Amino acid sequence: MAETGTKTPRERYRAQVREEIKERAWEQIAAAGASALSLNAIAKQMGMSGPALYRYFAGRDELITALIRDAYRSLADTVRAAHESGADLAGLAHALRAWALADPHRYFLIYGTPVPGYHAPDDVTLIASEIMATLLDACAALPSDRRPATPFAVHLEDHREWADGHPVPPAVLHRALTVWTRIHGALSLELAGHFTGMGFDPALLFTAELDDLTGPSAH
Amino acid sequence: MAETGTKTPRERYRAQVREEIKERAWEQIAAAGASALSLNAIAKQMGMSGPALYRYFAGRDELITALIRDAYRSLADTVRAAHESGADLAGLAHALRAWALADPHRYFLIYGTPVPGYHAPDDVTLIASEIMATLLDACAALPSDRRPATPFAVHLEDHREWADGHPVPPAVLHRALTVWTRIHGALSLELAGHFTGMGFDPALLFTAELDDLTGPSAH
DNA sequence: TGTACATCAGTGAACGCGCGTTCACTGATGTAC
DNA sequence: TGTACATCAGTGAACGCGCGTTCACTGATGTAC
Repeated sequence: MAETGTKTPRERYRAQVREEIKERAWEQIAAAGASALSLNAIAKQMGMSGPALYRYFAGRDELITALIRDAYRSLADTVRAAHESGADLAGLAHALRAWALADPHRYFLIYGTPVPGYHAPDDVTLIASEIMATLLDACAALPSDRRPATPFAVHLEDHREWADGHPVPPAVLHRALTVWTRIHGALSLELAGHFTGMGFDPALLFTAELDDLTGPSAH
Repeated sequence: MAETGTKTPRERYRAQVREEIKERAWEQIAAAGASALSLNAIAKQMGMSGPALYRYFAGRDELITALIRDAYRSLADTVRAAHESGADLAGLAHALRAWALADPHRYFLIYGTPVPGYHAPDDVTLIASEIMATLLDACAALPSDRRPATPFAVHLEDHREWADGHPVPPAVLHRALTVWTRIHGALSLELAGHFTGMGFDPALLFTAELDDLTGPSAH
């Protein structure tokens, strides 16, 4: 629940309807994919006429952007909450996986096939870097890596703009990127169904990937 | 080039037009995404009327399935060619990456957001397992891993249906799955643009992921 | 080589559909005095 | 508390559009004798 502030009844109502529109939108996405999202269909499902939605969203694009923003916000909050409750890097990863499994469409709206020509507004990319920041914190808290510096870590010494404000050694940067790509590799294949019929348990593969990075953990 | 066999001129013409339809389809997908694929638009671009395409494809769905099949076929051929020309596991991975970078839309049609309700026909999933088989071969050819068996490798001893006909030790199965997920993790984030603006070179991250698995290589 | 017939690529009209979006409007809710 | 006015949620008609798909057809290409 976000802070409601001091709202007039009308403002409260508006916010409520906006939320319901987004809920219906998610239902549609779950049923037929994001590309099938239709304002008219949402309106019909809510018992309203199509044009009524234009009171709440400037158009289809703004609705989709709002959904993407919400998805990012939800993921950032999830990861942050795990971090603040004392979870380690593996804990964050498992929280992320749980979040994705709970609603794969939300995951794919962020990390799935990009829409040609779509560019996320600044506030959305800001949330994305907030997630990365939490990840960096968790990596920095890990016992430090004793292996020799990788060539990629050396490369990162000079290419660390994305970690501005995080004075961590390059090995930590490397680890953060690595955990990031491994999480998405295992997760996106699992969620897209590329493991179905193969027989093994995707959760164990996921855990194995993390163990390889951080040493076996309690998960 | 696939074998043409003995074709009448009419058969040759048909095959040719089918190919052109698929080419235009890829162009459309590149321009506006797979969901925007329209038979009418393709026909118009080819200077034909819409219904004419029904001589070549039963409908939109069959066209998309043909595109997916072609994409899988192309990837399987690429990976197999690399393998047969003596490339090691890292070589396969780099071949796969090059294939994906050459045409990201083709990559995402296979590994991107799944279409709700769509189920690939058997011959397509067969090509997918062909790719996995090549990967297993390459993993088996690697110097064997001296580290203790992972819990996941133990799990794979009893869950190896997907590797039927490949009598390799569980550690190799584990390695094959690992390289598979790591490739897709680094690649899908790169192709979807999640690294843009971060400053580092995605190629080096990709290589680093492979080195971690196979030991530094010549790439 | 020529004729009769079969095959089949492509056309154009038509079907019903749902889309995003605009516009002028009605009627309910809230505000100011 | 009551009245006059402003705000604004939602309607219904209309716009132009493109979609997938069907159908009966024309006319060119290929085949059999």
